[in-house]
Amino acid sequence: MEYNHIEIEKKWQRFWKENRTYAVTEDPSKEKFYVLDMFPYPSGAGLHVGHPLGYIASDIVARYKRLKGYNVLHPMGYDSFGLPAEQYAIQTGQHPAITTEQNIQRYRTQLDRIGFSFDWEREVRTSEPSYYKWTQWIFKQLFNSWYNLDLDKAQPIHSLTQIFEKDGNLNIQAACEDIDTFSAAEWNSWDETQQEKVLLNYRLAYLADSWVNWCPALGTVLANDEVKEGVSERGGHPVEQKLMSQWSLRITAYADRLLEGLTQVDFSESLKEQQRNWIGKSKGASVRFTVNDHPLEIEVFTTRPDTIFGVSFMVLAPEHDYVDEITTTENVAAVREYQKATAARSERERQTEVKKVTGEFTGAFAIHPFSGKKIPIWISDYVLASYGTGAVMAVPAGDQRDWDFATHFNLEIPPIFENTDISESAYADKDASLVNSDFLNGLDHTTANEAAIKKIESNGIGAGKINYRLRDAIFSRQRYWGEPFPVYYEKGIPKLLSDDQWVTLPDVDAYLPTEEGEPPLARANKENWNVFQGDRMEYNTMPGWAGSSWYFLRYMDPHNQGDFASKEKMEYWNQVDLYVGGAEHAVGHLLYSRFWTKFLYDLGYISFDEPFKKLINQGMIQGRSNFVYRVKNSNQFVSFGKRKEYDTVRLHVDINLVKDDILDIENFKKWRPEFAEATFVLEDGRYVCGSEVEKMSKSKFNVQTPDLVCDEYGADALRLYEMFLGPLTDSKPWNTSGISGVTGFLKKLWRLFHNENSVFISSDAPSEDELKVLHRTIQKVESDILRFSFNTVVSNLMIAVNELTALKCNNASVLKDLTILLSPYAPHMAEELWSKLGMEGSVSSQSFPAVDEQFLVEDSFTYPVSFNGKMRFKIDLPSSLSKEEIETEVLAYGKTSNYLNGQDPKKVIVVPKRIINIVV
RNA sequence: GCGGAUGUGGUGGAAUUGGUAGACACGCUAGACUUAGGAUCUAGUGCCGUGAGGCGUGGGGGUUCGACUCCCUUCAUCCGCACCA
Repeated sequence: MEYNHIEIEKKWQRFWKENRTYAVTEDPSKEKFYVLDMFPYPSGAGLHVGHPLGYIASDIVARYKRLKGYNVLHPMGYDSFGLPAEQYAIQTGQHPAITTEQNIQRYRTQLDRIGFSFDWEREVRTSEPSYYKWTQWIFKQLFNSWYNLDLDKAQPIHSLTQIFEKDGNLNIQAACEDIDTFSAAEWNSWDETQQEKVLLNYRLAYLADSWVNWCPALGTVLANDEVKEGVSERGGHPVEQKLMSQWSLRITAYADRLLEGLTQVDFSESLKEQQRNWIGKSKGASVRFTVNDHPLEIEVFTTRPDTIFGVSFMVLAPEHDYVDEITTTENVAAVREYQKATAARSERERQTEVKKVTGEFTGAFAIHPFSGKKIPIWISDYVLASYGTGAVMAVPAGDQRDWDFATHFNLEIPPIFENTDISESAYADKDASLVNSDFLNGLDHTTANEAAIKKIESNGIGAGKINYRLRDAIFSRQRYWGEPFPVYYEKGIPKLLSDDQWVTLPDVDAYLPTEEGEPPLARANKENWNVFQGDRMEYNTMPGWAGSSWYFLRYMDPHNQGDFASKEKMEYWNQVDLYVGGAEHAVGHLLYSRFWTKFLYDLGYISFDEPFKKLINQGMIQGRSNFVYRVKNSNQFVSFGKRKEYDTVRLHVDINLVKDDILDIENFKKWRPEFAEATFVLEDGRYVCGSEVEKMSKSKFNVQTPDLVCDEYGADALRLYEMFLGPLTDSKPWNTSGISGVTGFLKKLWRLFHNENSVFISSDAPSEDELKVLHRTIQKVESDILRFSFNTVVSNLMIAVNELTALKCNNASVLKDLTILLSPYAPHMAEELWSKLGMEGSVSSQSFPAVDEQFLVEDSFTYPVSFNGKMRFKIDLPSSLSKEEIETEVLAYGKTSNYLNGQDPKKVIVVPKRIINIVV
């Protein structure tokens, strides 16, 4: 009987839908398991075969866990706000919601064909008002909170104002902007506007003028993680620094907890390392240097307070506030010039010209806090305004950049390390003891560091300090297609809407900025807003990562109208047990959702402070591109082997026009009008294309869609093949020719249940051999799933089918268990076979078969016999033999003497059930 | 420059704690069958060699009875960060 994947897959997909097979509800009597995929942005291009890789793996785990009796939450949804739909809207005038809806429909069709066990009744879309209402609600909570460093947690803002009313801010330890102290009397004397301004410095969501990454091409600001190598991650447009009034989230308050939390979660080492680097914690001290003839103090941050006697100059960032004040008249022209030049350079130029040493002397001097020496103050763009205090104490003996600067400008390089050579470069290692360093002389790095900090503190010129690279996250985007803020303005002061009010995206006449450069929402008239208060509404929208920072919670209770999710349901489903997704979200999405989780935990809404217990990054599936070679300035194409005889240009060719690297010339001519008259230089009568493995993308014409694979081979084959390709976490090229291996396996499996015309299953008792195959397979399949080794599970299923075929097994009880083993991987065929076995209902509601150990023991073992570690022959021995008996048997064996050459063996190593090694 | 990961047949890959390197597939070779198919089955397939045998997990060295696996060193590729004081 033929195996017809089209019919079978349609049939069971309909069955699952009609029977709500994968719908799940909270059930306290069952242990829960939460398997989550990173939800996709529904792009216009649809899914290619790389996208489902992670979904298939997580689906297998979800199905396996169900068979093991867990109550499994396995939802899917869409991260449906985003730039592409908006860009399309700008070009065509079509509302992005329409484009988004169409794309979602396409995604859904594609996903449904692959046979996932998602509970679609829990679908969420970040662009749905019923969803982003709660994103706004979380923003309100952030706005209404401050971070109490004494308790190391976020607290409602009213607890702060109560303290202000009683004591001012004198005793407050808060994560906030640099702010002058004020008394209770002062606080109480201020009007509301003044109080609000002060409070903004404490709120976890705050409006402030900040230096932002402005991308003119996209017309919006970008967060640091959205900028790669000085250009925008999306589109690769230039990015410049601009001072703008923006909403920010005070993620820096959580820097240490985000770092600490990494020890609690099971993420890959490289991912944790990326987050650690991003947070960039460094320990050191802040020290204040007084400026000669000025009432100013310059604060610096250093990780090497032990090297303070090596300071021979100071460097400020060109943007530093004090530069204008301290620069002397003789130097002011050159300094201005330098500042201008720095400002004109883009972020990218600054990054690429790292090696060039530039700077200007301000003419001013600082006073060394211990030696009292006058040290010159310079400016240079190697000091970043955005890190630390924007100023450094330069220690050329110990820091290469300072050394380069000193050497370039002929500044002093005082030696402070014993027995080190600093004539060629700085000595940055921490293993030398100090000299020329007053009270630090003779001390090693660690001791000196402590001593220096102590002295700095006792002299009142600074303190030990921890610094972070992490910046607060800019939370405004000057775009249309994102969450609007629940904020209005009154006299320039931002105010929250009341608890029961929230904003829906207003209609606008165009999705572009206004002529005054205001964001698109500024185009909305008063009547376009569902809520309008104060002088105006907030025109910015939230960034793409807002909705994705908490979506895993909404899945737990997606239809809740009165709450972002009910406390009981969140308590039941709790953390995500397994999260599968791409590594590109390492520092963006994952850091933000960890931050929001900790925040919601602080306010008592949830009982866990890490969202994802375990995370797996699936590898990328690369495409295999094909190329044709066109002779320059002609319409002649040369076959791969002869291309070097001509001056050619390599062009991507659609892989659908190529089979086994041979070009379909007729269809190639029809592909594009300019190729209609093309001529070809062939080899062996054929046109051979070149090939290369590269990223799958439309522009490279190498995209493989899952739809096509499902049409030709079926969803089960697609699922099996994606897993069979290799370890989940590895990147690997997609190669369609290998898929015949898994279809062969499915057909072979099908034949176990059928003869030529019909189902052919025996109800006899299974044989010992059949049971051995079965139980060995159960054991292998289960242990491999548990270590996420999905490719070897497929191999083991293949081995089982090969062996059962050899045994001519058509035994119902063996095949029943085999079908359950198969069902997470090839659910459609498993359902079909399950019903052919005469069983009722869905195979997914069965129990995973248990291993019976008695079928795993073998009564004999084939020992490989090695001489000096080289395997020479094998010998079959009963498993029951002791080491000594095995040794006797082997030495008495005929072949052994051949390899001994008459010598006595020096030593015989016997590892039972492993190996015998004879040392000669 | 710093950090992380990875190097195994013609190809994708396997080898759970150091114990038969190359499972399972693709591809290839030869054959069988045939209602000619992208079907099925049989045998073979790491490299060199007719053979016995030798060599083999990027290279070099080491530990061990025994190393893809552990240690040192070196090279290559990919990814991330990059003037972070």
